[in-house]
Amino acid sequence: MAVTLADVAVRAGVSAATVSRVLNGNYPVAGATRNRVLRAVEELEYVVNGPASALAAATSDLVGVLVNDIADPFFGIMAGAVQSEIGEPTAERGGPKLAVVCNTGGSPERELTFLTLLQRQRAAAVVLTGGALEDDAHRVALTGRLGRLESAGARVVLCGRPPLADTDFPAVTFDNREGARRITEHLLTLGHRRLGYLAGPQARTTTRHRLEGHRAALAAAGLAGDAARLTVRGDYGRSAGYAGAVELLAREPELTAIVAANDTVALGACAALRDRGVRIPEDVSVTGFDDLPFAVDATPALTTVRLPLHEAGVRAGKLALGREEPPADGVVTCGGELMVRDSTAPPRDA
Amino acid sequence: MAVTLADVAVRAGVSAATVSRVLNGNYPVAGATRNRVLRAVEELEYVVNGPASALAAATSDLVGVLVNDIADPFFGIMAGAVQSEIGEPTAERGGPKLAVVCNTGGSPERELTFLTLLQRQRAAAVVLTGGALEDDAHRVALTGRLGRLESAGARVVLCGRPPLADTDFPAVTFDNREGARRITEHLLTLGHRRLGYLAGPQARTTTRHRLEGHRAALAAAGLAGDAARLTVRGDYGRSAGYAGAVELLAREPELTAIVAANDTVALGACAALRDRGVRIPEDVSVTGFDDLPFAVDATPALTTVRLPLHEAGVRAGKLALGREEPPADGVVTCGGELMVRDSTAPPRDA
DNA sequence: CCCGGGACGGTAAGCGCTTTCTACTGGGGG
DNA sequence: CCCCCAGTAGAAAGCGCTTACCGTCCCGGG
Repeated sequence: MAVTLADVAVRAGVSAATVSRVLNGNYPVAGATRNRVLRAVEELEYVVNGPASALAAATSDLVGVLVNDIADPFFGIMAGAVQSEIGEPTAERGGPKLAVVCNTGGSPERELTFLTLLQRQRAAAVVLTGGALEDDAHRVALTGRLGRLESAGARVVLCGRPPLADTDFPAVTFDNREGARRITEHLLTLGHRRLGYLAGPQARTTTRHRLEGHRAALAAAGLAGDAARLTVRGDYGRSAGYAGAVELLAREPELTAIVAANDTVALGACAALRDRGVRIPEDVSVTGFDDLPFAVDATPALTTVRLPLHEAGVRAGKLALGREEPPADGVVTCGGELMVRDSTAPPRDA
Repeated sequence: MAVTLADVAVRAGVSAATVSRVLNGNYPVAGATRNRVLRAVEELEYVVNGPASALAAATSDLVGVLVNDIADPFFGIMAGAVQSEIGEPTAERGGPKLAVVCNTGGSPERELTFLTLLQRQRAAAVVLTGGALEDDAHRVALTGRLGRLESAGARVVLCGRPPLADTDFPAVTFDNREGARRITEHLLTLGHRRLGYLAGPQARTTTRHRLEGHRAALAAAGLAGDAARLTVRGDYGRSAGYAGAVELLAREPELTAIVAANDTVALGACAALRDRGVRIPEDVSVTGFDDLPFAVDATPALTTVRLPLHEAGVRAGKLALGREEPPADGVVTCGGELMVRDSTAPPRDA
């Protein structure tokens, strides 16, 4: 039925071993022989049987990429970057790798399930993107799974999340805390004193770090007191931002700024404010986080923190293939850049 | 080293065949035996060797998803939908499948390369998303590759693109022509008479169909004359929209509406207009296409055509796994829905 | 009471490739 | 002039799994 190595071998008048060696280029084969083989491959339109070679060589060219939601550009950009990096053939032992993207939807069980599935595929590497769940049971389970993956020969890389305790998997992380501190500081500098915070879901590292940065800035300005009252939680979606802004306004009508955990939440908040006739930034300033492509086109253009998502993905890809050595402590930290745009201004009473 | 089927068999005191049968559930195994096997699997933390079973069974649980750019929500949403569908285990012969997403970046060569890579993996199915290149040589090459994939046992499904000539691969397509016609008609109904068009890249079905729909509406209103002069081409990116709008304004300062090939281009156009002090929609109306999530939060909220991207992806996923029979002609057409928002209004002189 | 057949389980032959290990060749140094 | 090695090629043993193909065992009908 399908063309096999053996068919090519016959056609080229050599042994299967030779064909394999030509195709993998890891053993000397005389020029003439090589050409004969290549021609046979061409003529028969031979395509290697991946599973068979994966089995025989105990390696595959699949790299798993775990994301919360690939439809979200935050993850899309990182996944795309990882893919573009691993798609390039390496010098030694490396045709292009394929990216298997797994949408966990933020569910810890699905995360574990996907890791098992990837282990089953004998993935060459696994990149975990996005914030981690801060749950001890899950952390243990995850550590176990990742450990087994690693001992099965897969490289494990974290991207956009902090290093995993008690492990030394390389990580490319964002300095969420500092970014959040800076953007809140920006608001404080403008003169804001009553700022609400729209936090992400509970028990996520990203959520916590951003919140901590925000609080740190408030504390430095002697404003820690009201922080808890003016913090509303939700998921990272637009409607959570909408609802959160409404709630915040109810709790503190005199609010002059809303700091959102990410751009999407910020947009939801903006929509809520607009619907209530609150002007941005004249009445209330709003900030986002991430600087996804749409932030600049929002109503109004969002002041936010730009995260180098693409670069992080590329680095993660390199680490995943061992093209780059991780630093001694295993952590590559990417800073964010404050992007001041039109959604922030001094408060009216300033 | 790694735990194998044989290890499990020994542990459970049965033969390897029995373990395989328990795991695949496609052959009667007595309850007691089954439990013993399952326990052994558990205790040894056995994980099937995917490549090995793929080799032996001549099937894999990989599904390829080709996209132009996974960072673009247009593709991200479809890819996510495909993935969620194929991630569900099927009744017979079907553990969850994994999605291999391949970023072609719109390059025909990479499209072919990825298809070869997927064939090498013996992918169970391949979903091609996004508009197709209208180039005869490429069409032939593509048809060939897809034919080989299909005869290698992979299902091929088109998603968001029209059926491929001379083939009968099922396709889930968007009615781009009608959507474009409707949105232009909307503008005409508002009284616009001088409309510019920001087209997508040459030789793409999507570009052509949307342009045709636009022109059809113009023709129906007796406005076909100026169409060519008021059409500017670019890629589907934001900066193309920006540049295109500038160009359009230069060609026709009296323009009252700009119809963009998609939301991203529309946003670029909006930015250009804003930078020139042109008000939207008072001075110029702008329309998008696709209704990506950010369209509603744009400045101003974009009038556009909503495409059921998620639904299309799900359908494509079902077709890819044979969970759904394609209609007789092989084409599932998804209509768009006109979303009238704030970026369109009657022209000032109306 | 015997036999046919359904329900299980085992045996073993591959699936298509990689990779030792072995074999052959020709040439240069002893 | 012979031996040995560098340079190539082949033979064959798996890699870990699936799946015919066969036995067994036990049941119920004739």
